[in-house]
Amino acid sequence: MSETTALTRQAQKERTRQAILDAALELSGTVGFAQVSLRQVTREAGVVPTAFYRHFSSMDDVGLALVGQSFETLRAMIRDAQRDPDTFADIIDASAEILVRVVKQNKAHFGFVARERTSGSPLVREAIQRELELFISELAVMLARLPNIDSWSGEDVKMASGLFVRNMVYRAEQVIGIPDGRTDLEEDIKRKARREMRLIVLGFRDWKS
Amino acid sequence: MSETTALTRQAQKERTRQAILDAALELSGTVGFAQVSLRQVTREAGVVPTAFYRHFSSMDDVGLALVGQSFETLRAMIRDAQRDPDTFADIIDASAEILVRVVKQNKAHFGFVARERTSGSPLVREAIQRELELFISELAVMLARLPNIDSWSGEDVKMASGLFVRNMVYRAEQVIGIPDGRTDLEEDIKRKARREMRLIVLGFRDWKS
DNA sequence: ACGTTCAGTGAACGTGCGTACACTGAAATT
DNA sequence: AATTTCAGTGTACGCACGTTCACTGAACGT
Repeated sequence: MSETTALTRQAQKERTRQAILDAALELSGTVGFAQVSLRQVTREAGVVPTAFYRHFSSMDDVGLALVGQSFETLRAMIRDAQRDPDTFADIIDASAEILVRVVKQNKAHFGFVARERTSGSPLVREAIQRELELFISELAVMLARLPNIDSWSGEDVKMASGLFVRNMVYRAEQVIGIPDGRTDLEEDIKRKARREMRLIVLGFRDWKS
Repeated sequence: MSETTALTRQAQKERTRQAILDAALELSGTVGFAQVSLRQVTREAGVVPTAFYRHFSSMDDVGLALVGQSFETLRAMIRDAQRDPDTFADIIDASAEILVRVVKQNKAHFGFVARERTSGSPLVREAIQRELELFISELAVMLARLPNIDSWSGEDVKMASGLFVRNMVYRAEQVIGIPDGRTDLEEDIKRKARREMRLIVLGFRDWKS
């Protein structure tokens, strides 16, 4: 537009699309996605309201795109965890560390999932529920490869995975609520997350006998 | 207005107030409280929009009243559980039964709490968070009186209470999503809720040693 | 070089919203 | 019986919304 005209048409379009997504994500942080209006989003993105339709057919469409982006972030987190050598040394300590770090870096995405999981547009809500179920299954597969766990039944592994993920979502909600720089509160959340994960693992040990 | 004029002014006012609350609760079930408008509520309640202000100063005000009503329902549930003789025979089985039964009977209130806990008006959200924390503490006090638990540390009891309540909220979300009459799905939820509660209790047994 | 494509524009529309204000009429008070 | 109170009415307002449509002009394909 004003500054760089050295952009191909396709790239410029993609840039605007992303600006709309970013605006929607940020605005939904303060007030919830469902009450963010199309006009607010385009205003924030720096385009005229009607330009919106060049990229999305409705706000629901935007919501679904944000679900996709958010779960990409989430999957990146477990990939991160799998690469980390500490994970194998002590999976619980490592998980708590990674959880807090990644959530802090991606407050918007995690907040979006936690918030819109239970409310807002039915379409967006269902998409999140589906993705979360899928994510739990994926994590279950990953857990099943761990020593000590490989002997559990499929249903048990899934149950453990579900407990971990729900705990993760809950702790993520808390991390998002923390003001920047309060590392003491972060440590407290890590501690509680570790305690709970340990408790669950401990329960499973006896569960099998 | 039309039918019974045999009502005192105060009683009639209370009746309208409750009609507004009922309307708001029902409408928020399909779409989320924050997107329910003042005009929709009064339409549903059978009064003119401006009459709203005779009872509430804003929709936030209505939301807070609904939080109050919802937690009254929740507290009635644990009072119910405490009276039930089965509770002492097997607290886990009894809890699962009571949870499903009470949630089924009060879908609207439980749904309201589960939904508005993370989204919607900041005021309403914070009120729910506060009430939930309080509820967890109350349950912790109740749990601490149980045999086998009375030796745990305060923090441990609180942690167990938190795990139970979060599990309860999650299972309540599921019960609400069940179509009426699908007792098979209900039984499945009860089974899973029992498994998880048992797992947590099991973990605690070793935790202490 | 030239015609086509299409991301972004700008004006206009109908609608539902929250809220103000002056009102009415029956219940409550005197 | 006369007066006051006040829950509910009806009109009217300005505003933000989603969506329509005809448009512009730079990047693109030829």
